[in-house]
Amino acid sequence: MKTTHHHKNNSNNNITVQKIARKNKASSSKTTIVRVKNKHKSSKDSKPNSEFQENIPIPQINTTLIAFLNKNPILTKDFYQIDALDLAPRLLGKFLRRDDVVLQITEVEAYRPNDSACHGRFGKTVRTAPVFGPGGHAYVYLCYGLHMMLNVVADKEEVGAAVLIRSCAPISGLGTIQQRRGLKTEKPILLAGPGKVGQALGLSTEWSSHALYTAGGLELLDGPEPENILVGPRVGIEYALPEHVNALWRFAIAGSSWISAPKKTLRPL
DNA sequence: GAAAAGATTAAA
DNA sequence: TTAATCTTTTCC
Repeated sequence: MKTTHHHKNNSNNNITVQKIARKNKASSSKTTIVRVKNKHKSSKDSKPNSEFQENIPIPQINTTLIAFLNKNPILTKDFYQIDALDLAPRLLGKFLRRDDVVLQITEVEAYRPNDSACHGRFGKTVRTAPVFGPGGHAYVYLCYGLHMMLNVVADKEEVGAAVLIRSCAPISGLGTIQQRRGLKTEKPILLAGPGKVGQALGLSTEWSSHALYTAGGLELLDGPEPENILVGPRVGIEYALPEHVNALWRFAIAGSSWISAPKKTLRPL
């Protein structure tokens, strides 16, 4: 999204910090590593989607992210009072926090009024009432009888719009995340997928309508804007009208490994 | 009141 | 590729 300029003598402009947490194996010293990749691809970089070149251990979490979190910049209600299609990409890079768990949003989908794939398409019901409320609240629903899907309600009162959180990257609370997921891994299988995000945050439908702009419980905090964004059609809505099936309303952070399947339908914005 | 389908996941 | 699992919505 943002154009990056080259600044010589500043090595920070040549790297992109991708990932933070490392499993602390119950050892006393908390070790975090940051995976760094070179933005300037050399001719030796054969693979288009080449993974990270090296793992560099550092004593602290990414300073950029720490700065955001230390400011406690909880997003205000007015941030959400816009079209879900505008809100969706703006949620990329933001942080979800509950208890000691902090997740960075890496993949989202927009659902809107007059959208044959939106849960609001049948009008306001007990389940979907939060979708028609003012932006900034959570909409959590049970999918396939198993999975808790977290949405961020968008737009103004009476507008049925929301943004599905499809994937996140773990920022802190890895132990809690792994415990809730029942998986001891830090690979994308941990958090790439909407049901996994809901599980990692310990959500249930009781969280539906929860205000994300108030302190406590589940919060949404400001975060760094991604440099590049991928777009594609939304997942799992084959029942919808063709114009909605084909709409490019899925967004993800380019270069992130925390993206759910299918990835091949995503392309640069 | 019954039946079908769903913004999915993990295991085979 | 398929079972798991249950609420919501639709149809009779």
